[in-house]
Amino acid sequence: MALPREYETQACALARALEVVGERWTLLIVRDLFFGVTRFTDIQAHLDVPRAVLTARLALLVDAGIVERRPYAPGRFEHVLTDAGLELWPIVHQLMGWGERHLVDSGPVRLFAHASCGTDLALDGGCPTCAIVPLPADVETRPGPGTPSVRRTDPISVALREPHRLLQPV
Amino acid sequence: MALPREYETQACALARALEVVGERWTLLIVRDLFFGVTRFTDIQAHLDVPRAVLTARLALLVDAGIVERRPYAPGRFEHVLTDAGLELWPIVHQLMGWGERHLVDSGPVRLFAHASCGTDLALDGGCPTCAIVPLPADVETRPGPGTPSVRRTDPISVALREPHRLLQPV
DNA sequence: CAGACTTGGTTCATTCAGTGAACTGACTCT
DNA sequence: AGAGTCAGTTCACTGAATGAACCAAGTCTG
Repeated sequence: MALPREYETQACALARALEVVGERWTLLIVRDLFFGVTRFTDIQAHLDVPRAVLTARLALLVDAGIVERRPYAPGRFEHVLTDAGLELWPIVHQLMGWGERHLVDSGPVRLFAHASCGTDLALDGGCPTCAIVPLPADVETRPGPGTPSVRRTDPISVALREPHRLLQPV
Repeated sequence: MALPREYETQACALARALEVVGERWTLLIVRDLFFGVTRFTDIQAHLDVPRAVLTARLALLVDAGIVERRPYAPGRFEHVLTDAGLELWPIVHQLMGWGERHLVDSGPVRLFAHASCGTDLALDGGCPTCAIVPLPADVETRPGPGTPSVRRTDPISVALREPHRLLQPV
C-alpha cells in the first residue's frame, strides 16, 4: 500500500523504522502517548499540530501496529501504545536526553525516576540503584530546573507540570 | 536564526532534538557517517538523496555541532561526527533494532558485535560478555541473514557487505 | 427540549519543502 | 588538451504541511 514517506531503496531497518516514526510530529505524538495524553483533542491542543496531520499520523501509527485506537465512550477514542509502541520508550528517552545535553543550556527540562525506588534514571534509561531498565509504566516523570520561562497554559501542559507516572492518563 | 523545521511551542528537549535530527534523510545520513561513508558523493550515491537536500542537511548538522566538515585534499571534504554526533549511536542502534524486530520479517538485516571480544551486542547496545556499552569505534558491523534479495550495486553498498568497524572510512 | 458546547474529525486554498534533471567550476589524471 | 571526478547550485515541478473554516454526533444546561 506504500507508506507516505518511503526510503524504498534503502535495505536498512533504520529506513523502515523512519518510514513509520520518522515523519514530522510523529515522535512528539508518541511522546505524548507515553505521557498519558491519549485523546485527539488533548494531543492537538498540547502540540499545536494541525488536525489533518494528527489524523493522518494517528492512522499511520495504528496501521503500523504501534498504537491502538479504542472507544471509551460513544464517539470518543483513546490512543494507547501497543507492545511495539512501548518498545520505543528507550529511543524517545535517549533522544530526549541527548537533546538536554547538547541543545538545551538551562539544565534538564524534564526528569525521569524509577517509580519503585525513586532513583533518577541514568543516561541509558536504567535505574542505577536497582540495576535494571524499568518499563515505562514504572517510570515517574517530573519537570526539571531547565523548564523554560514562557510556560504554556493549556490544561495538558499545566497537568504535566505535576509529577506523574508514564502511561497514566492525565 | 531559526532552524528550518521548528517545534517552537514545545518546551521538551525532544522537540529540540527533532529540530536537528528529525528531518527527512538526516538520521540516514548520520547512519552513513557511523558506517564510515563520509564524502558528499558517496553519501549521495548510497542514499539516493537529492543533492540539494544533502547539502542542506550536512550544513545543518555542521551548524548544530554534530558533524565536522574538513578538507582532506583541495576541493575535497570529509564529514566526521563530533563527540555530540557520536552520542547519537545508541539512538541510531536502538531505532535500527526496533525496526528489525517490528518492521522486518526476514531476520536481522545487519548485525553489530563488540570488536574487542566478538560478542554480538544486546538490544540495549551493550556487550553481554564484557558488561559494558562499547563506543561506536569499538563496534564491528556485518550484514545479517535478512539482507534483501534486491541488492544495490553501487560501490558503497558493495563495500558495506564486508564486515568492518564503525567510523572506519570505507 | 432547545440551544450551546465538546469531541473528533474533513475540506480547501496557500505556503513551503522535497525531487530530479541539468548545469557549473575547481581540480586531477592521462 | 580533453575527459573525468567531486561538490556543489539552479530551477521547474510536485507533494506535503499549514491554518482557517466547516461539520456531525453526542452531551450538558436552563
